[in-house]
Amino acid sequence: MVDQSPPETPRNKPARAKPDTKPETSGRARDPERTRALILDAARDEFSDKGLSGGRVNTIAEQAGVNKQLIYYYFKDKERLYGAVLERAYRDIRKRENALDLDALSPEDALRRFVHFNFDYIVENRYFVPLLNDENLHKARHAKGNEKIPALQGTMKRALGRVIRRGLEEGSFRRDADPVELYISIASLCFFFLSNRHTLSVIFDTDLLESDRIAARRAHVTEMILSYLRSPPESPPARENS
Amino acid sequence: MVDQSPPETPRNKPARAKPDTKPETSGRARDPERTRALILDAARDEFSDKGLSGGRVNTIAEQAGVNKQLIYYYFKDKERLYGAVLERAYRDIRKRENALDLDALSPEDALRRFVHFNFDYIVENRYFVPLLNDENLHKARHAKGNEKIPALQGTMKRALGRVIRRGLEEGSFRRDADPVELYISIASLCFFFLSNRHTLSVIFDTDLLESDRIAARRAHVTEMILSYLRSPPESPPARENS
Amino acid sequence: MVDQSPPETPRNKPARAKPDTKPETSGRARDPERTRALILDAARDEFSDKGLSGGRVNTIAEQAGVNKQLIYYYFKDKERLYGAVLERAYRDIRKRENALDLDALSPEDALRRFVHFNFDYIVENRYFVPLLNDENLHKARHAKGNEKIPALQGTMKRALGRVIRRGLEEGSFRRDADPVELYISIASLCFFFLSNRHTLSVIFDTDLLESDRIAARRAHVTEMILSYLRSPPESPPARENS
Amino acid sequence: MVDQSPPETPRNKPARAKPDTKPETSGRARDPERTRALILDAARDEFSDKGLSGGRVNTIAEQAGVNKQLIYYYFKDKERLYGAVLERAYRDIRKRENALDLDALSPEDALRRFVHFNFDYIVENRYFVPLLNDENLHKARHAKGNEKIPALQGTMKRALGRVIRRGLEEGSFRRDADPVELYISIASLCFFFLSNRHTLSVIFDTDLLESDRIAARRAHVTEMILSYLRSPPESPPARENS
DNA sequence: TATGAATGAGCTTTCATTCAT
DNA sequence: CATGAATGAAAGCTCATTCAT
Repeated sequence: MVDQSPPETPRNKPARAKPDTKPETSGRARDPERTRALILDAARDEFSDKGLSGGRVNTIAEQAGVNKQLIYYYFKDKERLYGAVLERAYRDIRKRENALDLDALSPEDALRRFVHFNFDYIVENRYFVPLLNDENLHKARHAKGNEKIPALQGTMKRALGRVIRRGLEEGSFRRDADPVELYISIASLCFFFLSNRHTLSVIFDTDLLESDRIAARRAHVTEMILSYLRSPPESPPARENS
Repeated sequence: MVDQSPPETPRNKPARAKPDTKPETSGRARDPERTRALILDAARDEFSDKGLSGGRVNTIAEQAGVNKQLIYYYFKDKERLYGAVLERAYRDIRKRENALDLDALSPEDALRRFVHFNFDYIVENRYFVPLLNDENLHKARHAKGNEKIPALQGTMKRALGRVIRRGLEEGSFRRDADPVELYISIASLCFFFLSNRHTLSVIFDTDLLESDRIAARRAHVTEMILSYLRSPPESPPARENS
Repeated sequence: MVDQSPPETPRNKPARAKPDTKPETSGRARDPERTRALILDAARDEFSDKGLSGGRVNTIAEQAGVNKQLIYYYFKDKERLYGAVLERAYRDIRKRENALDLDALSPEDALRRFVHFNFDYIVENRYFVPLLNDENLHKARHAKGNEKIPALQGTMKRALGRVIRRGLEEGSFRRDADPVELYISIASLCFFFLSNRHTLSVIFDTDLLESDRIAARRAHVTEMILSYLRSPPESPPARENS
Repeated sequence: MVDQSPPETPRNKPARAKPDTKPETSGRARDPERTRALILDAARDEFSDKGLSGGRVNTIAEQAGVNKQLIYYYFKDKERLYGAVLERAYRDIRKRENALDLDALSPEDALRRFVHFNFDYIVENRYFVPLLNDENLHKARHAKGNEKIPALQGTMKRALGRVIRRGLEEGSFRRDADPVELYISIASLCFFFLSNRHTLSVIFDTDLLESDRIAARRAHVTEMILSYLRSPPESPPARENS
């Protein structure tokens, strides 16, 4: 459906063959980079699934197939492991986002691509949204404590800013369009649906992950953003009382 | 700003004087209903703040000012306490929602009121969104295990359905408007902003809770929903490649 | 040999019958005071034997015959348990010391009794000296962090001070006698012998705990203190070069 | 103040330049003797500070600036490292002690020098006393398990013995003077003061390491030993009741 | 000789929950 | 209805030690 290739490692059991190193004398690992990645993969899945407090270091170790102590050797403690997972997640989505080349498209097409990218990314990388939600439960403590994460956001913000500006200059976007509000709305429309699908399914008694529904939602979200941008700014509205 | 009165009990330290019941020989509570409510209030705040696995029964007991064992007496275990909190939260929002009397308004005004209600409710009842997020982390296990929660949703769904239908009949809403998609989008736009404000603030380095910003967001969200509904349905769109 | 009765509880397996409470329905404890004391006894022995870092909470729980978690229930953590042990130890020795009634004796007899008391106390309460040594390894962190321990020392200091003053006034003690130096010397002579008996036994290849030796040491120590006090102050000594 | 030169290596960060051995291609050590000594120095400080169970192999490696595994390479395990530290400590003090040449002095001067030596040595080599205390906590297991340590003590014992004998023959020492008791008393008076200064400072609320106080203590200790030796033996003492 | 990676045992502490009154 | 005491399971983390190079 989309143009991005899968992120680092698939959600379950990394293949990551590391094809042609020495014959693996005994089945031992002895490949620090790989070990680190195995741990990060397992941790990402566990934290995404159970949250920081619900996630178990034990489970992560088992899932990663490494000795539990190695986790502490590499990441010092659970909290910092969580931070590392978060950092890598942000790094991955931003890296892909930065590859979108929005500047080559018309403002409207660029925005459509941007929305699609976000929608598809979180559908294909299920771990991402729960991770963010949980980080918010912790008031973004880990993101704030990490000096690299804020820096990762700049390129995306600037790229989106350029698209909006071009749309405004062209006159194809409503003149009160604001990049921050817009980004938040895009993220809301793309992320919430997935992260809250379980309670939504209680309300509507329907499976939101059925592929037709996903496609419908994708179209709806895109249309909502674009129809907003195409609409003229509100004339001073006949406010109802609330 | 809105027409709803404050929910059960304020977030911090319930006043809830219950002034003149029996003289209480020793200052002890001895008012089952009140004790139950104290526990529920404390539990709601704790779970909202820390999630189910991060929340501590101990803390809840302390916050509620009751003996820990009472919690088990009233609610059997932590899981069921969580379920009770959730049920009460749903009951409260739906009760207020049902009082909106959307049928008395024009479709557009009704929808505006509905959006405003959702936006304002979660801003004023901060515990609500984190609670839902956490419940989703647990795949809505408690909502699904509770027979009353699904039943609570009907009135809201029907009321919103009637509004949409009236808008369609009137021709003021686009003809592909779908109540389910629309509800999800409204919830997304209203809820996500608040629940993810901490990571968003890392991205945009700004305080999303400043009152001007909240007002701006409220207007933006409302306008996005309404401009969508006012727009003509997409003509088979000139799809860009993605 | 001495007039003091054994402290709180004997070193091994407390009898502490608590004779006539109800028939002990099931063998359960349900006697918080007793439980607390059992833990303190076990902790005192363990810490005395292994030090703070060598001592195991597990072992303490087993020795005390209580659930491990109870230790945390009563004392919050290992460090504070150690502090409580220390406080009780000081409280006990000072209480007995204060019962010596030194004011009723001649200065020399009073001092002899004081020396004997210290010597006998630490011989009979073996846990005491190792506990102090270990506390010193930790730079008296726990004693300094405890507001009651310093206050416990006053009576002893004043009592010893009065004895010395009387001896000086009478002229039976040398005129440069200083209570602080004297106390330190008494403690040194009484405590060191016991606490360092193992390395001393490597040096002298002899068992210092044999009862004749103990008696000899007791006499030697007493005589050293008293002969010092009886001697005239040093005339400006013909210093040798060091 | 005293005649002994500083021991092996100063307590903090060994300088020990070993200036001009081979050019060291990469700055690496590659000097087994030196590496061993670095480890021993670090271990001595660590064990002295934290005891055997409180001391961390990791810390020792870091402090010594060597890889942790090297410690195992050189010393096999923590226990044996501790033993090596102990042996070197004993070897050092005895070596210096043996250089005192007590036989050249009058008995009283010899004894004064012996006391001063002990006092000064432990003041200047702070690690010594805590090390001994901790070894005693372990019932001198390591000293007993080491065949060299007992042998190291002979010369000192004989030298002290000769001094006492000469004093007795001369009639300048009391006739019941016993070398073992005397040595223990000297060690007590010199060592205890330093090792227990932290709890003593809680009792007396004073800094025992202030240089005036140290000097005063040194004089007091010396005088106590000498006044004892000068005094006539106790006539069968009018025992008070204890 | 030297090193970074890896391990297993065990430690302190936390936590939901139950007992006994 | 209410409470303090007690418990078992398990969590995060530490530590001495060994592997593999």
